[in-house]
Amino acid sequence: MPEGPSIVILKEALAKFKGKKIIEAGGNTKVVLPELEGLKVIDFKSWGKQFLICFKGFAIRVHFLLFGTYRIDERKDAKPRLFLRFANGEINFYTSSIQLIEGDLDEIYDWTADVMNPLWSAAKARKKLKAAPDMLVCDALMNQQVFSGVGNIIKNEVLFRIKVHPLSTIGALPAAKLNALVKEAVVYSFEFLEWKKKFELKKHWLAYNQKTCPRDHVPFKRKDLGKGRRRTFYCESCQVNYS
DNA sequence: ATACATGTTGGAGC
DNA sequence: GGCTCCAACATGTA
Repeated sequence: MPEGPSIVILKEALAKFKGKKIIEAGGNTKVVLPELEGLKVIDFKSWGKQFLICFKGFAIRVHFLLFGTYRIDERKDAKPRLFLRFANGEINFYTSSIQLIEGDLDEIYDWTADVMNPLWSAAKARKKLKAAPDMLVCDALMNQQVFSGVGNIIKNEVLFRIKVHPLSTIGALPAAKLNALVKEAVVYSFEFLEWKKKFELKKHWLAYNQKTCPRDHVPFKRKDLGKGRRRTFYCESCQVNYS
């Protein structure tokens, strides 16, 4: 469920509840929320992997982390972490992180950092990267302040696509590679979105979870790299280490 | 069956 | 204070 494009799919799927009044709400979240019954959902927004249910004066943030799921007009056996029922249907969130966000979302969220947002700014992303020359490229792509919405699959596929080794440092990247990094993070995210909608995402993976490099036909390296020690697949033959 | 995974947070320890 | 490491969370899939 988690990477940015999946949250965009959720947002689109819930459009029918926009402007609708909640007739019942609940769930086993320990987060204390305002009384929701009778309130209208003003909008659904997303910032990277975060899903935002917007009300007048506050929002509920849903983050699916690793195991989160949801059902629309259906229920699983498990107790929902949060559910909202409307006259025209219901949404159930399971095993997700819930937070109450108070205040102006435009002040809290930098929309230009979200790779899926129309306000995304490649120039700002490049600027943030240039300010951190020692950062590893594998960490840079996972950095939600720079590439909000990019996750481990997109990271692996982008690095393979632009032929850059995950342990390259940002400062050592040639300008063309830095530009390609920023550009492909967005391009791949939108391709991910289309493939995911067609339930054919996995068949397009060239590096993630793969055994052999489709370019050079040598075995992929598979190591836990970067600050988060996240699973990384890469080809030491075709992905150049700039450092 | 066992291991592993599209993620983040917060605390311990240095 | 900052950095890194690690546990915790909790469930479907291979």
